[in-house]
Amino acid sequence: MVVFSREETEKLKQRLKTGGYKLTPQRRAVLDVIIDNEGKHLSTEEIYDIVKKDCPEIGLATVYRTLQLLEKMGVVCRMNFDDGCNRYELIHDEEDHQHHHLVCINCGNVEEVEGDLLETLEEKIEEKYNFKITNHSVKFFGFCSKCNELNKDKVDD
Amino acid sequence: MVVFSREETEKLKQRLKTGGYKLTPQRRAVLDVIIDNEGKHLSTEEIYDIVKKDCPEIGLATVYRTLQLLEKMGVVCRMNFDDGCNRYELIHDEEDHQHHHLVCINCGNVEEVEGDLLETLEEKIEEKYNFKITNHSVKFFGFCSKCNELNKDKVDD
DNA sequence: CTACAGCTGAATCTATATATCAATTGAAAA
DNA sequence: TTTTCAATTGATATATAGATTCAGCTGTAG
Repeated sequence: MVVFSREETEKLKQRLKTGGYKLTPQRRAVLDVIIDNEGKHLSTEEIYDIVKKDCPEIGLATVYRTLQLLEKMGVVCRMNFDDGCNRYELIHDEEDHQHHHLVCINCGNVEEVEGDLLETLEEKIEEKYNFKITNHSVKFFGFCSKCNELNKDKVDD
Repeated sequence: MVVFSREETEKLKQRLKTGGYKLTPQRRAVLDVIIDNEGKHLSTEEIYDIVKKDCPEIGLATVYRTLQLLEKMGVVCRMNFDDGCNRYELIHDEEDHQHHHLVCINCGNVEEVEGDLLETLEEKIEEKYNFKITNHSVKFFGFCSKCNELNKDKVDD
């Protein structure tokens, strides 16, 4: 199925080596699942269920440990959509800052918003509060386009 | 100690009545703790520990239930600073939108940023993605002014 | 090929939060 | 004031995400 994960795997291998870590089949398999499912913001358990197809002997604890490691290595990014579990997303080297997320409070779907657009606000805050910003988390809650339509039919005002 | 919680309590009483809920001593005590500790973003367990002083017989489950209810009534706002528990904050009627938070990744301190400043961005997003925004969560992670100073001394570049 | 630090899976443990249920209570109505 | 009853309570059990432990296994440097 996925063929182009080769490149990502090489990158991970290099990063692991630097930290004195090993590239095991389990870690490779978890990374493959994340690459295969870009944009889906999978949770640890969801990744576990998928990775078991290719790697049936893998343990849940290993998936938890691998995801923590991948986060530390800067390969993935952990996100919290307030649904009680951690979710993960591939980090692309070219993106300087994180993108934002639109979380639908009706169907739970999560959409990504390109761009950052917070530079000006961040500059102001850094100056005013003497706070050195290293990252941010910006989520907008509301109704996605699909639920928006359905809602319109019902409310009809 | 706190004298001016009277007003908040009256407000809560009215809201509870509307929903068919009762104003119990336990609920009153939990609200008092939140009012007494404005700006501290207490967690459920922290609130439980404090409220037990005034109300030793209260159960933890009641505190959880009360906080959920207060949230539903629009009296408090639940926040997630990614430290594994829910934290709560009083909502002031006059504020239209939520303020932002500066979360220090070194000492864990949470500071509030006044103002919203996201209106323009939100307008753009609503139009472009056909997404009806009802709320947002904006957190900036980094080093607070205190840790910034300490850091400067150490790194010194 | 060898040695060994790092890794794994299974089981266990922890922490946060929710559900259950019999007994109690706030407050509306009589 | 007393009655009435749905809402509430505390104790306990349960659910769930995730961390920890440990004996045996395995990548990988040399």
